[in-house]
Amino acid sequence: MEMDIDGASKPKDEKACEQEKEKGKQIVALLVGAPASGKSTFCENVMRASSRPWVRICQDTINNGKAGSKPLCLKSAAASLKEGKSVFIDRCNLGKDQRVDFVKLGGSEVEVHAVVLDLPAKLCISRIAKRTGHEGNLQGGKAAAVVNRMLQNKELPKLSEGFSRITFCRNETDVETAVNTYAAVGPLDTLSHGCFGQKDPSAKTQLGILKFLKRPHETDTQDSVPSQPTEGNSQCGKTQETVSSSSGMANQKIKVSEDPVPGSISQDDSDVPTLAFPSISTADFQFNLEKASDIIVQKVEEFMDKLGNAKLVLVDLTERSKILSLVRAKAAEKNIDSKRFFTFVGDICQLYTKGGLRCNVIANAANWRLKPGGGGVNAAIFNAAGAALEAATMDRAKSLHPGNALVVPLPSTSPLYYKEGVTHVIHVLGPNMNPNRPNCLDNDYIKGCKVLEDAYSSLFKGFLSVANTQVSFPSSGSISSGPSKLKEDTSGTKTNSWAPCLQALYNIAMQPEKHNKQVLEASDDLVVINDMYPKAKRHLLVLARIKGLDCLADVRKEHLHLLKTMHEVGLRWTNKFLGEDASLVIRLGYHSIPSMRQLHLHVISQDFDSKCLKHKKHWNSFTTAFFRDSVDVIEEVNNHGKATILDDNKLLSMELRCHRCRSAHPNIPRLKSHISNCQDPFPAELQKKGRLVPVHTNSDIDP
DNA sequence: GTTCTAGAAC
DNA sequence: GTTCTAGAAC
Repeated sequence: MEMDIDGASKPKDEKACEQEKEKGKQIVALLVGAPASGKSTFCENVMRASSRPWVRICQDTINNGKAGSKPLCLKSAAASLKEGKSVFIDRCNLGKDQRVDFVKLGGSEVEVHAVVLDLPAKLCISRIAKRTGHEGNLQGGKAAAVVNRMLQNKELPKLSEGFSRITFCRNETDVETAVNTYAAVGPLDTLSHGCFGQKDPSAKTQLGILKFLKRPHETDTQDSVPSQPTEGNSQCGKTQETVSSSSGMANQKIKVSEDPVPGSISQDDSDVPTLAFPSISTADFQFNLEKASDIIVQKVEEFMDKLGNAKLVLVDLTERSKILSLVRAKAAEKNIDSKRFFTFVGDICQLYTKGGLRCNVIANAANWRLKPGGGGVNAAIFNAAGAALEAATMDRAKSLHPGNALVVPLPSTSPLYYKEGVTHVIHVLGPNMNPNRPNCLDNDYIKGCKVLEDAYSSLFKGFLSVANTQVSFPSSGSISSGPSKLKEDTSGTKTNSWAPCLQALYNIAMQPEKHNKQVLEASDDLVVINDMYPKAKRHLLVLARIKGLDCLADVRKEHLHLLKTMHEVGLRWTNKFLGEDASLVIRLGYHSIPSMRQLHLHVISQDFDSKCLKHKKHWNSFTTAFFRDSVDVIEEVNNHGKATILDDNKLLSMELRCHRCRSAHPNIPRLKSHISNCQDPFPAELQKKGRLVPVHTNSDIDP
């Protein structure tokens, strides 16, 4: 019976008719409203009357009639889109963060709408009371609390989130109108874009954005116009097209459709390290634009393969920026990956709030004194960041030489940090060609180009060191003349950086005789103890006894023998455990970034049956690549003199997946209930090289 | 590393 | 209302 639906959606897929394709975009419509605001009824009424294939994805029932999770809804929505259907997302969606992932389902073939059921709270509450029936008053009272609370924190959707159409309903008449509007949208129709039914005081903002979408020419004062797609952020496809085709940059005709395919939900890339930088030296320092653009593109290209998934964004204030168009053209010529390097029009101090572009690092075209003022980007950044930046900068350096960069971590008290998400500012000083400014190079472009190249090198190096903060950069050395201390030195002692309570292991390793109760075994090289908060039935720690060997990052080739000894001792205990309980499976390894001082090997059974395992971080620290298997560590140290350390933040906040069958679970309790039953074999990767003990037989691995 | 707790999510 | 998470404090 699904054949019928497939048949109905076929014409849309035919590339033959461009026009039809344009018109027949699929729709993802997010309902936005409190419980009992009428979201489900809305969907049902539309679906009853519509000739378009709609699917209602309802979080309350998606899980076989029971409540499900947001990821489940996303998955289901993506699947329905793939089948050519349009979807209603029937969940509260009251916060921007609740909506953002759904907005990402949009693309060249799919537009995303919001339908806001902003009905009086009273009405919702009385409906809930009726719905639950019994003890109207009590239920109503509880419902009131819930609904009020939810509504208190609501954030009405904005076009800037990426919606192409938003319909606001403030009463039941509005709802009826909206139902009729949506019901009338046939498979090949499209609804006009913009905000509808908005009568709020905030209407101005909405209209402002709408205007901006329609006529970019007249809105040059707008803070941000994306000049390139920034996939995954709030700029929807339509915005890109409109802007590019009507602003004299039609040749850009951006590939908006880059990944519209809803088949796989693209990972949230809001935490991809991104550096926004202004063009250095081309404003007040009057550096030649042609030459400067060559250097920018050349340096970007040079750093491209070191970037990983990190991104570089050249920012300027206006759409008419000469340097932006020069760089864009040259970057395109060189086929530089436009996902990882692009240009952006906007205020570098408001990239997130005004432009929807998340940049954790921004560069400042600084002056040599590293002081605020002077106008331009420098003044703007110091101004936006507040006194915190000036203080943090002065802590690190008092001045900067041309060609150098200085990385300054931004205190979290800085508005730039908490509003814009900027964690680091990198001051850069470029060459000066302006006779009215200090150190003028007097048109010496041989020297000038060299200095500008150095400036960008320093900048990008600084950014890389931030992007890889967790990975050791043993010789990150001097990226600047300033004493930028990004990393603690890995060799020395860093007693200060470990809070007293995180030194427990160190204390035991140094003086095991003082901790008789805890110590299971001790030798000159190591101490074995039970983990104080075991995360599984069996969980012990083998501590190294070398002072200053705090963590995996400190391990070098000279520790190879020790690592092997620790492993052997771990295996001996493993065998003891296996003798006591043959059903156990044990894994030995290190945390990439441990919380507690003193190198320690975890010997942990894979049941993870423990009430101490409470947090996502716990789970992921033992089941993702954050956990470095002892066998691998030994091999890496043997071959390369050090162990691979994987950046923690991402890994530790990954979704919760069963370590056996890899299924995903919405929260710890559900995960735990799953793993208590899951009998799937461990992933083949884990069964190699003796990462798991006992080693499984082939019959366990093969299907 | 844990505990505590505010607030997000439903 | 409860459940759960995540950040701050320790």
